[in-house]
Amino acid sequence: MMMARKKKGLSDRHLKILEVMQKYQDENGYPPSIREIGRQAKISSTSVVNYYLDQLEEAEYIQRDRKVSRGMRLLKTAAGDAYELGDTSGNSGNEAFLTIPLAGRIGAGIMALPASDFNYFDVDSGVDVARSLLPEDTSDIFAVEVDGESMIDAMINDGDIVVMRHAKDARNGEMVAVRLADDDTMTLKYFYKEGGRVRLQPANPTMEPIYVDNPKNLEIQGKVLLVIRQVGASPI
Amino acid sequence: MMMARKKKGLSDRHLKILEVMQKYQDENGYPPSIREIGRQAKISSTSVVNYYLDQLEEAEYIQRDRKVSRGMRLLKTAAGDAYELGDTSGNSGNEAFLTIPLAGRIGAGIMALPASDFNYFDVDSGVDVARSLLPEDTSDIFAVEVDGESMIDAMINDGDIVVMRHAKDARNGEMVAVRLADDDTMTLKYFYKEGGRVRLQPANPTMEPIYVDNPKNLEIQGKVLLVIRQVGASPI
DNA sequence: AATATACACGAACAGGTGTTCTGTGTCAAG
DNA sequence: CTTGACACAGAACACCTGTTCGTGTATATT
Repeated sequence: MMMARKKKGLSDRHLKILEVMQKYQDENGYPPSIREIGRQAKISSTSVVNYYLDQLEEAEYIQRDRKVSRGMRLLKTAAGDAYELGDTSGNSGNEAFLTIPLAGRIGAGIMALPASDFNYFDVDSGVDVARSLLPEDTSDIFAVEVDGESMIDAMINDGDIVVMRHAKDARNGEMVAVRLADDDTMTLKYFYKEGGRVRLQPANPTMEPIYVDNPKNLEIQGKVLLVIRQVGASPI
Repeated sequence: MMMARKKKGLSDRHLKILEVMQKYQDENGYPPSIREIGRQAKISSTSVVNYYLDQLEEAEYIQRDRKVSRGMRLLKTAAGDAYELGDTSGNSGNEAFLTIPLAGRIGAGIMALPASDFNYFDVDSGVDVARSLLPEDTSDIFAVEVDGESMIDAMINDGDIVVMRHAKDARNGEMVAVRLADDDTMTLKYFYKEGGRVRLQPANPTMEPIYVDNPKNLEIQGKVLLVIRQVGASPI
């Protein structure tokens, strides 16, 4: 029984209600009624749900509009709570967009990709991306900002935001972030396993591929899912 | 009694209801009831509101859960809504993301940018983009899909989605979609006015700029705001 | 033991809410 | 003119929903 409660108070039922509210809101686009909360949180009486909702409002986790059906809204996104409840991956994909944690910057030599289990709470910034642009499975996703022009052969420029998923291997045709142990460089390339060797194909068709014969030299860090470039400032 | 009905339906009352729904949702965190819509949209009867909600659901602008109070949600926030309703700028607490109309494809020679006043409701597909990635002013925004590899010098590849704003001129440093009347080509370049001539600088720093001396030869179609690339399929 | 407090249950109530039915008026096609 | 589709209003109804009250059960406090 881990007891790492962040805030004082907040029993299991409080957390469960917050979770139900968030999940219901995500799935339906509107908040649940008291009875629906009770049903999903396995609380038989509406007054008990009301009892906890009052406490959650007192603690400023939610806000209520009395006398209005479904008149409640979450004040804190409580993503942390959801994660604490073990809902890291399959969060039921109906929310319109995801806030993807911006985990750092990557450049040519430097390799600052976060560990697969890095703490989502530590990131202070995130990128909002519509779910319609992402795969169904949104687990293990993070984003990095590109620093410098070392990714030009991947058609990726300074300042671009790359959304990727943690992975240790890849299928042919996927774009991966790989580290070449030899020269300790980090690049983004299309991955092709061809017999005993691996071909790393730049996205820019005018550039030549790299061939890697020794598997030990190749270290896959993740798969690229999306590239976002905000234009506006001048580069030169 | 002016009866200026739009070509594809969506009367003033449809738009008004959509506006009320969006505004109410933004302000309260939950959808309005039928009677609240009626009050704000100046419709006295609940059945009339219901009448229009059914039509809006039929047209897939909203989704309804019958028998559930406030059981409705907006499916599109539509940049077009805000635009057509004349609320181009200050709609502070709008939805978190916009559905930007995907207006067509652009390639090397072909130029299929839509007119500035094309009907946003007619487009059947759109791109969902978080407002946090866009400028505050979301008027005159549309998106095109890039066809072919003619934009490689702009670090933009086949299949990329380019979000842009209609414009006839540009400031230095902005990336613009320009048509060169001479050879009737369409390219994306950074714009710099240098004395009497214009320098068109490719985003790819390894490539050389183009200089245009005759202003008549240069036709600005729009400013680029955002580039989105969904990775996953193999290009080669 | 008696009391207080927090938590929980179920029932009843008043008002909110979606639905439906009837009716009215307009307008264009027959 | 008649008809029918459409837009709209109002009222009635059944169900949903939040609130409240009475009651019960632990646990800790006195």
